[in-house]
Amino acid sequence: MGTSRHSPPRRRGRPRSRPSPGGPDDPRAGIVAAAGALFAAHGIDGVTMAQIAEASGLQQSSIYYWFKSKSDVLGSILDQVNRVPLEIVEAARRSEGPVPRRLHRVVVQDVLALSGFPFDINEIHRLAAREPDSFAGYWEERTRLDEEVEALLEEGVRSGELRPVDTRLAARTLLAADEATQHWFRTDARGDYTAEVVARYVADVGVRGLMVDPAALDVLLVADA
Amino acid sequence: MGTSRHSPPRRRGRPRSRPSPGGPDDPRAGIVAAAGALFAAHGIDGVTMAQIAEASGLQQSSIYYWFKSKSDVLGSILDQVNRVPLEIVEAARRSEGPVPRRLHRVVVQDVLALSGFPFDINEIHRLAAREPDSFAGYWEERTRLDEEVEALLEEGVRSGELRPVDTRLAARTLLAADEATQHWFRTDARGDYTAEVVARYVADVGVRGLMVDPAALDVLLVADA
DNA sequence: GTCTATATCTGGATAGAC
DNA sequence: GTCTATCCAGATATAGAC
Repeated sequence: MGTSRHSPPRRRGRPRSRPSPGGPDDPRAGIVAAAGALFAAHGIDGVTMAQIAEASGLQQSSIYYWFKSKSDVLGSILDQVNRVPLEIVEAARRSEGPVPRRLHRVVVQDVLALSGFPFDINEIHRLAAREPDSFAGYWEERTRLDEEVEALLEEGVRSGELRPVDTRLAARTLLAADEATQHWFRTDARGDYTAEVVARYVADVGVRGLMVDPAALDVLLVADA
Repeated sequence: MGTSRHSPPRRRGRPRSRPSPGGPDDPRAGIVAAAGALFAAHGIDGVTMAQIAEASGLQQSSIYYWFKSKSDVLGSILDQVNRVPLEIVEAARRSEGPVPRRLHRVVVQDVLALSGFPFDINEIHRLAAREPDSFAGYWEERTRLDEEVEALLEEGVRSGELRPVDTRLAARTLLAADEATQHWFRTDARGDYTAEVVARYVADVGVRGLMVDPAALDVLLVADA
């Protein structure tokens, strides 16, 4: 459509008052990155569109050229939130080996993934609970995550490796523990422990608590150390 | 000071437009109760002073006669948040018997207490993190809670009942699990499980994961069933 | 003590120039 | 495409009458 007849391509629109902070990026990506970092530091509604704009090298209203609302900015960050843990669990379900070892790996990786997100997943839950309509898709994926973990637990119970617990309750509690861990790790412990140490500890205790023969865990994990 | 020369005592100030919802209460207590219920349902900054006033049978601005700000209302709710769990742990520290049993009781009671609060404790943490100065006292008490649990764990490690874990990490993770549990229980499971079932499950798994001989837990708990 | 009325402030979102 | 200017809504908090 006649937009690139010349080279170098003519830049459209009024020039920015400040240059973009990380060189000539895609503005959408820059905004998302800036918003993610700010949400992480101050919580989602502790951050204003003006602050996001400031951090992206734009004026407040210019954000609205790329995103139609603040929720829309959040939405494009949100996509990864369930997808990453889902991939972790699905990989564990497809793989072979003793259930406790696979479960241990799920917990470790989940805690690490959540801790690496630029925001606290509890913030997402708060917001999603407040606007259930905008986040319907989010909750569906989240339910699938619960179910996948539950299925893995059922496998372990059937094989006799795990105690005969209520698998639905166990799945929710396990995921809740992961989320709680990333929360306190994020807020007040970065200096004292590494994410790896914390993740491994949570996995150890959580999986042991479910095993018929907890002492066997150490043997199962020798390869992972 | 000459305020009660007559009987019945003359009511001061302009009459309310609506009667107070629960009979002639102390307005301060009524406001706190109403605010607690609303915070529980919609989150702390999902609630406006106008809503609190409405639920207390007052006009929005009348709240300011009793409290100097919204944070002040919250503050008077907050007092119990750490105190209740602290009393639970301290009672367990003073009591006799095997550490796993005492620890189990702490977890059960803590989950039940948190679930019974009229608001999600994570909301408090968010707010307290945002205004560290106003909540300095809150964080101090919270640290003491961590330390008390840690001391109980140390006792168990020394006696050989618990595995030689990092007690500080274990204390934080255990409390985090309690908080995570009340969170999901509050948000999406009230119909499926009772608080007692959930609390007991979390205690079972959490304590087992720490014990040297997890199979012994059932025997230790026969009296509590 | 509680009311009505209003000041003030903040933040999301839109209009139109460049 | 990005800017400046502005609107608008919602919320905290205050002033002064009753």
